[in-house]
Parts: sequence; structure tokens; C-alpha cells
Amino acid sequence: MPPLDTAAERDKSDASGAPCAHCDMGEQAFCHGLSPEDVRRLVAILGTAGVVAGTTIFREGDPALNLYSISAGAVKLYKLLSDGRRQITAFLFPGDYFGLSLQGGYAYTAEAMADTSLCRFPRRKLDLLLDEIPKLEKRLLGATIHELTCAQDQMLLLGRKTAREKVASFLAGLWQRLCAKAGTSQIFLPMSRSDIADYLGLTIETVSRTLTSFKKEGLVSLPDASHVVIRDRETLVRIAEGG
Amino acid sequence: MPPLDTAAERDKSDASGAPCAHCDMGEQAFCHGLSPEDVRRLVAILGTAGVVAGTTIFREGDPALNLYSISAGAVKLYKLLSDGRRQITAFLFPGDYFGLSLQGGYAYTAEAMADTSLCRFPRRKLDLLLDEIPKLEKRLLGATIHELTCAQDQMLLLGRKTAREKVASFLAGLWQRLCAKAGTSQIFLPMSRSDIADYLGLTIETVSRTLTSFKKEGLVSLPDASHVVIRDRETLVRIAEGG
DNA sequence: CGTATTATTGACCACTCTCAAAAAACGTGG
DNA sequence: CCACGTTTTTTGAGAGTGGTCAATAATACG
Repeated sequence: MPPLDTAAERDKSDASGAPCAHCDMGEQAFCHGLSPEDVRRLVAILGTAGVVAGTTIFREGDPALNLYSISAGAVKLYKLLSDGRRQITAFLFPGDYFGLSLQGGYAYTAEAMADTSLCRFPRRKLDLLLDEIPKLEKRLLGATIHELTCAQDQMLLLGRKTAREKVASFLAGLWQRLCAKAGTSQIFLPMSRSDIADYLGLTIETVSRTLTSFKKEGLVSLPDASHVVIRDRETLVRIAEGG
Repeated sequence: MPPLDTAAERDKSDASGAPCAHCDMGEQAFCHGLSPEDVRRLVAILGTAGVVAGTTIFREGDPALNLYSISAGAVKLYKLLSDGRRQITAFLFPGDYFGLSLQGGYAYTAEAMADTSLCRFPRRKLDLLLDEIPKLEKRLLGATIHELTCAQDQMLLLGRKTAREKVASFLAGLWQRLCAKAGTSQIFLPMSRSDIADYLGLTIETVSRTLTSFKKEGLVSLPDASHVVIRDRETLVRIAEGG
């Protein structure tokens, strides 16, 4: 199956006619803060797509035709070595963008971890819009700077943290992004142990052992393989920071 | 000694009066492709500074007041854990920028590895100019995307490459940046073994041992601690890519 | 030239990986 | 709904890459 990237677009807006009615992202939305007129222009160029878990959205090296934003679901980005070793560079969730690239080719592969809804912005049309809507360009720059900051944190993790610190960082970070607002302590993990390992620069065995160890220490509960309940976040954060 | 970041600015232009006459960066320059009028406006807000090797330009967490571009010298960016473990996230050379940050604080510490000449753009004034010179904002976005791409490559290196592959990647990458154009095979290393180790997620002993091993295999020569001569770049690149 | 710093080399060890097997979870069809 | 096969996760034993500690060598600097 070819990647989604080159597939035909779906409808450009909901039947309701309300632009972005399908997307209640609030201030995380791509279009947040734009005038209704600018939103209309943005909606005019975007296409929406729903993809099932496991779909490859595009591959590293493919011509970078589109910028994507996630309205529901979860996506992982990764790079491969020739012998199959894999590094996942980011787990993305609603409100996140991906697909920005210089010189033509995507720098990584993007794959849906769960059933996912996407907004697709054709790069060619978006570039024209960016000239007309400076606010949009500012937003894109801000998002990219944020991504870069996250990448630098991840470099610190990959280069200098122990397995325990890596897993603790991962759980604390995921809680912060997915649960902090909602106030719950149970994290749903849309990714497999293999994904977590390839994100943290570990093996699945080490990830599993470390989680079991955290459970035995009373820091977390593991109701099933795809749920983690944070029992002692303070200690977890202390471990994450090397304390 | 306080970081340079808050120090008073030097002269805004050379005595010659020619804007950016001190900076023959060609197409790598921040101002490349701008109209003379735009260059003038840019020069009007920048300050230049020369710093000696070892100078801390700013620290992680300091209020992010400035954006810097390097016109000569070399700079390293790094993040620290509370117990002193360090990850160098980038080595920067003439033409590179640093200091971009969201929400107020710098995300990393910046330190000159060699005597270095900098252009300093006060963030407040630069933000105003960005609104007026869209080309400049595009350039900044492009540079940030490039940084992000480099960061993703480095994540793959840190998470999934062996010590040999890491050191080979480092040498091949540095050659590409510093020597490819000039056509020389000798790389000057402005950074210490400790810096290289903290960039690659290794110890100085492993870096040293790996370099010695490359020397014994005839891949490089090591005339002195701060010079590497690439003798077999093809093999080095093959090792770097895990082949 | 002497001292301090940095780099190299060596011996040993531990954290994490590899290989292997058991257990659990999942999906499918009867 | 349950039996079956497949996949994923967990657990165990052993090994290896790279780290730690220590000593020596080389270099930089006053």
C-alpha cells in the first residue's frame, strides 16, 4: 500500500459548512487567533483525512508535499538505519504538526499509532498563504522552535540518562501532555513497548523490566499493557531529573 | 563573570561605514538575499561582539533577550542535569544562529569554544523587523527547520548508534561542514575530547580509544589532539551509517 | 622549566543487550 | 462463547559494549 501522502483529498469541509467544525482544538488549533476571513482562506486549501492505526502517512525521503496537523489520534515519527535499527524522534497528539521540511524530502517517516484524523495542507498552497497571513508564519515558527526544544530535551535523555531515568521521563512527560489538564492519573499508551524502546534508545526488555520495577516500588500501577496509573508522580519526576 | 548576554552593546557597525563589511559570510549570512534597504534596517538593530574562547554567552534559563549569529569562531550549546551530566546539543560555526526561544528563557547554555565574533539581535527589536521583512522570517523558519532536522539525526545517533558509528558520524559530519568546500582532508577540532564525548553520549576514554582504533585501521591520522586527517572517508561514512 | 591540564592507555566491572522461554493478550473462526 | 494460533509482553540467564577507576603520557601555560 502506498503512503497516504499522495492519495486524493477528501472533502474540504464538513457538510455543516462551518469551517473547522470537525476540529474543536481550542487554542491548540492551527487556526487559533486568526480572523474569520483568514480561517476561511486556510480552510479553503486544506484537506482532511482519517487513517486507521498502523497507516504510514509518508516515508523518509518522499517528496515533502504536505504539512499535517493532528485533530484526533496519535502519530509517531521515526528514522531508520540501513540494518533496521529505528529511532522514534517524536510521539505526536492532537494539536501537533508534522511534515515541515526543507529541500524537498521528508526527514522522517510518519505512521499513525491509533485511528487518526488529520488536516493536510499542500505545501505549495500553504507557502502562498504564509505570505498573506504573517500570523500564520509566526505560529509555524513558534511551533518549530517548540519542536526543537523538545528535541534538545530528548537528546539529553538519549545521551546522558539511565534506563530508569529515561522511562521515568517518558511517563512524566506523557502525563504532563495528556493528563495534566484532565486531572487524571491514568495514562493511555497508544504505542507498543517496541515503540517506547525505540523512542528511549532502549530494548523492549529493558522497558518492560523498568516498568515492572516501578510497579514493585509503588510508583505506578499497570492495569494492562496499554495503561499506566501514576501513583507517585513526585518521585517519578525526581528520578527523571537524575535526582 | 556574568554571561555576555546582558552586557552593553559594542559599536553597531564598522568604522568603514559599509554595513556588514566585517562579515563576509556570502549566502550563509543572515542578511543574504535582502534588499540594501532591508540590510540597513537589520544593521541598525544589531550589535557585534567579540568573545574569547571559554566565554559563556548565556545560560540555560536566562531571559532570552537576544538572537545571535556567528560570523567567526565556534560555539557549543549544552544542557545539564542537576548532578553535572552534560549533553552538548550542537556545535555551531560561522553562519549558524542560536538563541531563539519561546516563553522567555533560553533552553540551553551557549559557550564559545574558540575566539568568536557574534552579531547580536535584540529579540524585541527583531520581532518588529520580522513583521516588516517577511523574507527574514522565512529565513529564520528555514534555519529552525534545518536545526530540527539536525537534531533528529543526532537523536538517531544518540539512541541507536554504537561508539564506533558515533565517532565516525562525528568526523564525517564535521568534514562535510568544515572541509568539503575547501577540499582539504584535515579537520581542525576547536572542541576538547570532553566536548566530543558529551556531544556523542560517550566518555572521553571511549572517544580516545575509538580515535586510536581508527588510526590503527588507517582511516585517519592524528597529527595532534586538535587535528584529524581523514584518510579513508568512504569507509568512515560506511561505518557512520551502520553498514 | 615546572606545574597544571588534557589526552591516552590499561584493568576491571556494571548496565543494558542478547538470546531464550514462559506468560499474557489479542484476534479469528468454529 | 470458547478453542486455537498469533502476537505482544514479561521474566530469566548470560554476555558484551562501553563505563569507571587509575596510571601514564603528552600538551599547554606561566
